[in-house]
Amino acid sequence: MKDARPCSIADTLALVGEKYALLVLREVFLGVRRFDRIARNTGAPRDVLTARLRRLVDAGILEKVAYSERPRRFEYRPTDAGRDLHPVLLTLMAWGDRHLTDEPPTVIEHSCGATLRPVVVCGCCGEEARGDTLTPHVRAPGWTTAGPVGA
Amino acid sequence: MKDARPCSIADTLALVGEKYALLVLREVFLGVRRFDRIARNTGAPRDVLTARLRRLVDAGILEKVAYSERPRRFEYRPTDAGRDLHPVLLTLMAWGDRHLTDEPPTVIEHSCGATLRPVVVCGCCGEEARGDTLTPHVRAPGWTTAGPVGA
DNA sequence: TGGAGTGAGTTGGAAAACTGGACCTTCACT
DNA sequence: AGTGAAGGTCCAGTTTTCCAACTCACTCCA
Repeated sequence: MKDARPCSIADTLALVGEKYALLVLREVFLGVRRFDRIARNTGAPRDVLTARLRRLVDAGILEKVAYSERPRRFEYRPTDAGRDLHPVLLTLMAWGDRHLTDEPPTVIEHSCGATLRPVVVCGCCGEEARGDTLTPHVRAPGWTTAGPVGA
Repeated sequence: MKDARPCSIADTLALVGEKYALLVLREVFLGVRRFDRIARNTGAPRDVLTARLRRLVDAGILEKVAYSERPRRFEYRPTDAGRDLHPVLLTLMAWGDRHLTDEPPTVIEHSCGATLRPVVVCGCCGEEARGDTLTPHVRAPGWTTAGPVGA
């Protein structure tokens, strides 16, 4: 991946794009924070889960907190940075609910009383951010929207 | 993954969670739609790219369109379902921009004139969908928020 | 004291996915 | 005839992932 376009999407996926990583976060957001439960609910092999948890902790997305000293037991909680990933899960879930199933396995209730239908809007004007209202500007040196300069 | 929680996030990731899949979509949204350019800009090995494109086409996320008959050449365009994945990329980018870098490699201008700051809101009331305003309800038979029943 | 159970991993080997490069085909240009 | 581009395919080698089994430390119960 060395010659690829510099990009925050790629950088983010380098942390949470590995298999099971986002499912681990889903469980944590659902309140499931212990190793065994996360392993069962995601289906992740235990060694993979160990690696993912370590990576997410190193990245500052989760924190490992002892909830018992004797025996020593830990739980994994989202940090502020981890909580900021919630929108990613909401948009992924919304896409699957719309395009992959008729019966959403999980629905989310918003505090307004309605079932959540997540919409991405412009933080400035509040209008929905649809593709045809967006214009990307590539700032990375040596790159344009189309690709590397002089290629 | 057979015993895992049924979940639209997992189902969506089964389609777009493999390495490079979302980067391919990023390029397509940037207007880069030909095999060679996508390969260069994402850094994906060509045979991996072949596999990802086929999968995305099969899933109805991209469509393969001939733009030249002689020689036969193709480009990949997002379908309506593909365009619905744009919010996923926007939220991933927003997280990386906030937590991983000071200088976003790409900024997006919204039609309102401002630089886009993507926010996920409730489609009903328009309020920001923060974790503490959300209550999940698991509908999948045999499952609760905490895990499978009787486990 | 003895045995079962739980939580959080580690270990080892087979299977799958990824990597980088070479190769192929069809056409256009010179 | 030679070169180059587009769009792939093929292959050998490496890295990841998968899965079951195993460990270790401790708790609970009789």
